Amino acid sequence: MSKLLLQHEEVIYPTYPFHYRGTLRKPSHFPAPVDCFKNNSLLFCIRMASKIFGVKLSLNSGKSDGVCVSLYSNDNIPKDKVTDLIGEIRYRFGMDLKLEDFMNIASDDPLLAPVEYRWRGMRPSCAFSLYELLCITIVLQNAQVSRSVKMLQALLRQYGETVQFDGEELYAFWLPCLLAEVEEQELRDLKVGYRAKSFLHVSRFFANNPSFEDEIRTLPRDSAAKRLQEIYGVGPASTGYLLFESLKHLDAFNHVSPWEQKILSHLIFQGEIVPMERILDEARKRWGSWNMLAIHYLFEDLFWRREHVKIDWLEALIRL
DNA sequence: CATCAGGGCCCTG
DNA sequence: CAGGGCCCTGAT
Repeated sequence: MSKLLLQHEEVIYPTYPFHYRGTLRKPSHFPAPVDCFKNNSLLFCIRMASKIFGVKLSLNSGKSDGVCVSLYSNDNIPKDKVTDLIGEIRYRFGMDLKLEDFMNIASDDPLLAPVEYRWRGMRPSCAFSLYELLCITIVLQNAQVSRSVKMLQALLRQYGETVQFDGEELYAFWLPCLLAEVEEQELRDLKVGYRAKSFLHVSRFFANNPSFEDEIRTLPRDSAAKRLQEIYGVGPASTGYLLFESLKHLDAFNHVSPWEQKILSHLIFQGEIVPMERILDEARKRWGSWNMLAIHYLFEDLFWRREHVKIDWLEALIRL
């Protein structure tokens, strides 16, 4: 366990409009001790060149709507590293996306308009690296939320590193090269089941291709999807999450899992269970190249409401 | 107690 | 390209 100290603080400005809370906190995501949202601030770790940095994002207390970034480390952070970290944060939280056209098409849609209005400026965001999010999608596979949470906790306890900063204790993810070397049975002992093989493949791949994330960020959607699916253990469902949340492809709505199918059937078609293809067609027709962003707005709005009022039909559809 | 599907993916035929 | 097998859990 290492304690990190505040080394740098500055205010940064996303493109306008920016929905602070909608971007930093996603009610539809499952809880894990790798990030923490409290007092309107988000804490998480970024690993760069095998060093761990603590990051705190908070609402700028001044009048402008900037985001205050606090960087924590165990020693002084050189200027160029600060620049890299700020750039990485801007990327992970979609701070340079331009959403005017989405606002325009949403205003003509009776279902989306009120939702877009409530969350105007919300971005797809992911506090984690591509590899880290990929590990999360692997624990999501073929498991209910409670089991996914247990698998990730077990992995973090075994391979993660605990750090302390700003009065909180969090895990930083393990590096790919660490997991790449372990025995399959050691992973299976953590009750991840057949996913052990996927973790090994994915970890070896990232350990051997350290610049993979930088490269894939520059690729168009379909090439990126193809590269991702070439990795063992990565299929259409995981690819969908990665394309949108990590790589910010706002038109990445190409796959609907069974539980999403039920929820979207209810939202868009008033309840009858509608085949996946029809949901995809409808989304393309209504929202065009903004389809995944539109779906994201609908989901986050729904899960946000769920935290405040009981939504009977939703409770019946999802299991925790 | 047994059985089964679950917030997929791989592999086989 | 359809469908069985894979791991573990909680629900029934």
